[in-house]
Amino acid sequence: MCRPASKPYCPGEGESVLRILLPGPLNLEVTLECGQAFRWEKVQGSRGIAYKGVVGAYSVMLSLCDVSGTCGEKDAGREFPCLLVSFDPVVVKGTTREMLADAVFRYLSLDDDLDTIETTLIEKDQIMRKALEFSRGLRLLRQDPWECLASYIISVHNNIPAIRRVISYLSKQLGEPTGLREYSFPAPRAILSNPAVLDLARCGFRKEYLLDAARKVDGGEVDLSALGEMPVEKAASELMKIKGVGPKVADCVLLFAYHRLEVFPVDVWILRAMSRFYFGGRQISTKTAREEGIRRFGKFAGYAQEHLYHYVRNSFGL
DNA sequence: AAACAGGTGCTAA
DNA sequence: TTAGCACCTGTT
Repeated sequence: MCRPASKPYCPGEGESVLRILLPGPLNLEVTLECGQAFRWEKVQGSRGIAYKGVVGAYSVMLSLCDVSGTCGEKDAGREFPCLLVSFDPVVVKGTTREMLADAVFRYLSLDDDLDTIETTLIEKDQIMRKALEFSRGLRLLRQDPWECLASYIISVHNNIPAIRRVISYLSKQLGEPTGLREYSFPAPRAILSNPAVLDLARCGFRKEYLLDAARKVDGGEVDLSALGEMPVEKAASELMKIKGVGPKVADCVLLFAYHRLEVFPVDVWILRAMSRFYFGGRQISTKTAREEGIRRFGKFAGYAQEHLYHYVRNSFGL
């Protein structure tokens, strides 16, 4: 049997399924439905509930093997269950199973040491401890930067069903097939050459924002491949060269695509939560909320933010 | 019917 | 630097 550290996947589950031995906790449902990514769809798979979505150039269906199943493995008295990844062999042809497993492993940030992160946050304060109880095993993803950027531009002053609809439509119209009847999010150039599709997608006033983003990314004025190497503030100001990208969208991209765990995106929910929990209900600015989040939660502020977000959305009527 | 939804750009102090 | 307002579109 393979072990998490040395060999992250196990072949032999069949032609179009691979298994990834989980090196730590993973709450698939919270991770994929907490709102950091917009495209995952809950489906009824052959083995029960699964999530269908796109990782890189390929569609996959993700599910956890059941606790009583035989595919988990004990190591040092601790059980590590498996993640099942099924894919379309026709589309994946030419890619090795190792490469696909690595892509999923990286996308889900299975290398993050959740025990350390969650323990650190729980010790911060009682609010965070309560919040953590609702979303243990949540992992911040490493999404594709362009798709993430475009998605959060679309999210501006919008609601989640509408956001999902727009992204889904654009992908279907302009993206590449990725198997399982899904399509990749369209590249900047695909959008630039079919701007009318943005109207059909009903993205409203965000159309000009998306076009500006596509132009600046395609033209190299904003170099997405260079952002990972920059200090966060510098990377954020690069992103904010784009019309429609302010502090909140920039922080979301840095957190959900570049895995900059020290940022603390503030939307209306986080603003309410910070005001209520840490400022006695007093009115505060988003700037104040952001600074306080970073001050309190330090290098794991991003994880704190996501747990807090999930907490206020799912257990309060704020 | 009117307000609101994962903010941002613009303008005015 | 900060406050106030409009904004496509869809839903309640």
